[in-house]
Formats: sequence, structure tokens, C-alpha cells
Amino acid sequence: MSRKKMKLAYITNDTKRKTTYKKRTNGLVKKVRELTTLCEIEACAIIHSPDFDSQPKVWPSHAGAQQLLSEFKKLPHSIRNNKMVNQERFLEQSIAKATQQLKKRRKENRQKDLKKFMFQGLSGKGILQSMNAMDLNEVGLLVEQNLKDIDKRVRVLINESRS
Amino acid sequence: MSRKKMKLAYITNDTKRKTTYKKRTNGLVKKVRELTTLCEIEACAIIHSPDFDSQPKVWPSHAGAQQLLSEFKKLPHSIRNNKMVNQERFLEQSIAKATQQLKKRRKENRQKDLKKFMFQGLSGKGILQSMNAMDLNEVGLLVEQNLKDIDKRVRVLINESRS
DNA sequence: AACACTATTTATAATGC
DNA sequence: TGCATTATAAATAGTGT
Repeated sequence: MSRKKMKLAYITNDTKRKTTYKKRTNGLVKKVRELTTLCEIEACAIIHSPDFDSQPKVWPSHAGAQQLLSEFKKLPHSIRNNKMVNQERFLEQSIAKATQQLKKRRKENRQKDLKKFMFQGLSGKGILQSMNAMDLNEVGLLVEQNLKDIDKRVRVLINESRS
Repeated sequence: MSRKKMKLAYITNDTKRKTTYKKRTNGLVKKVRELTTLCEIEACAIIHSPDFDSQPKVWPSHAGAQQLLSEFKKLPHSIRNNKMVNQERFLEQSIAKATQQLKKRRKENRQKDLKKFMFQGLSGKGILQSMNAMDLNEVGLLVEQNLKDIDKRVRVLINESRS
């Protein structure tokens, strides 16, 4: 893509091919990372060039990929078991349930992240700058609640100082 | 990337997130296809969103996955172990707990999805590995056990193929 | 909701060092 | 050989239908 529009075919020149391989590999990994971040999904890329790298390049990690590979190896055996028609329904329900739980967990987790982020901003650098990096609507809800709490605490302190 | 430079963070808006997911997923697939074509290498990607797709999206081929699998089995233990040695806790305690729960849910969910996936008839081809979106420090804790599982499974498969 | 359309941002092929 | 730079192609966020 750049100085020239190139055709989509095998690059015979070794040097150029290696350069392209490296550049595009990096780009791909970046894209995967962005996608997982933006949508909070699971994604994995495995790239292997016998020519350039002796080992496959994996993102996010070898461990993650290996774990999935272990699942992959399980597939044939499970498929051969024909007596799982009922179980499929059961699994569907389980999946639905687990998905619900997952969503809930995600929400909770995000809340905690926001909270932490907010407190960091308050004690450290400018809070406005920190908040600017986050979704303002989401932060707003949290801020509101925390302000109420703070307000309550302030009142208590004032009363204590008077007595 | 376009009308506006957006920050790299979870998109809370459901509609927007889904749109981005779809667009970027397509882009990613295209990139993988191009890379394999240009450099004639093995590459695969698995993207899975429990929110949007009930099934993981996978590229490029069964054969490719098999080849990659064989490479994984060759990985020296020193490198494997290395992965988990330098894992560190850089998350604060407050959110560490929630994060752990989240990972657990994700893992469970993924396993169930995979099972459902194959029951529904993935008898076709295509597969790769998917990667999970785990943090490296969390993955590190799982490495050892996963490796043991994989080794065991591989041995079983080898024995079966001999009989 | 699922496309088509652009204004921009990103990725990158060629080039330079 | 591998970097950094740059001119250009490609991807895509916001928008409209």
C-alpha cells in the first residue's frame, strides 16, 4: 500500500518479502490488539513463516494459543460421540447462562476500573485530563455517586468539628 | 480511524461496538488473507464475540491449523516455561479479584462455545486457534497446567493413531 | 438494522541512511 | 541488514438512507 499499488501475489524477491512479512505481521498484531480492546472479545492470531522465523508468532501469547489448541485437539473425539443430541440443548442453555454471567462480570469489572481510574486522577495529575481519556457518560454516573458520598462525609466531619 | 481519531478503549455503546466489531473483523480477515498470499506463510486468526456471534470466526484452513499445531508441539520447554516466570501482578488488588473472576468466566464460556460449535457441525473445515484476550500475567498462571494437559493429550492421540 | 458514502486516520511500499 | 522517513494506498468512524 503505499508508494505504489501492488498486486496481491507472492513476492518472489526475498528481501522484499521479508520486509513485507515483518511490517504486516506487526500491523496484524496491532489490529488484533485493538479489536480485543475496543470490543472486549477474544481474538487470536498465529503467524508462522518457516523462512523467517523458526517459531510461530502468536498473539496474545503462546500460552493462550496452546490452550486453544488443546481444545482443538479435543474436537474430533467429541464429534464422534453421537449420543450428545440432548446435551447440545443443555449446552445451549449453559452457554446462555454463562454469557449472561459474563456480561455481568464485565460490567462489574469495568465499574471497578473506572473507580480506580478516577481515584488515581484525583490524587495525582489533573482529573480532567484523566477523565478525558474515558467515556464521559460512564464516568459521570460514577462521579455523581461518589460526590454524594463525599458530601455526606463532609457533613459528618463538619458536625464533628462543631461538637 | 476516520472522521475522528478515537481513543483505544472499550466501546460502551452497543450499536457502535457491534459496527466496529464487524468492520474491523472484516478488515482483519482481509489482512490475514493478504499476508498469507504475499508471503506464502501459515497464518490464522480466530475472533469470537459472545455478544454478537454465537460461533467463532476462523481462518484460514484446517490444514494450516494442523501444520501450526505440529510447530507448537516442537516448542522447547525452556521457552514455554519462560512465559510464566516473568509474570507479575501489576493490577491493583482491588480489581485483581474481579479480573480473575472475569477471566474464569471467559474461559468457561469459551469452552462451552467451542463444544457447542463442534456439535452444531463444524465438520467442515477451517479452524485455527483462537486466542483469548487474557492478560499475560493471568495467562502465566495457567501455562503450566495447560502444557501438561496438552502433552497428555498429544500422547493419547499418538497412541490412538498407532493402534 | 444493514448497507453506502467520505473525511480522516492508519498502514505500508518504496526510499534513504 | 536493519532502521527511519515519506508518499501513497487502504481502513474505517461518523454519517445518511
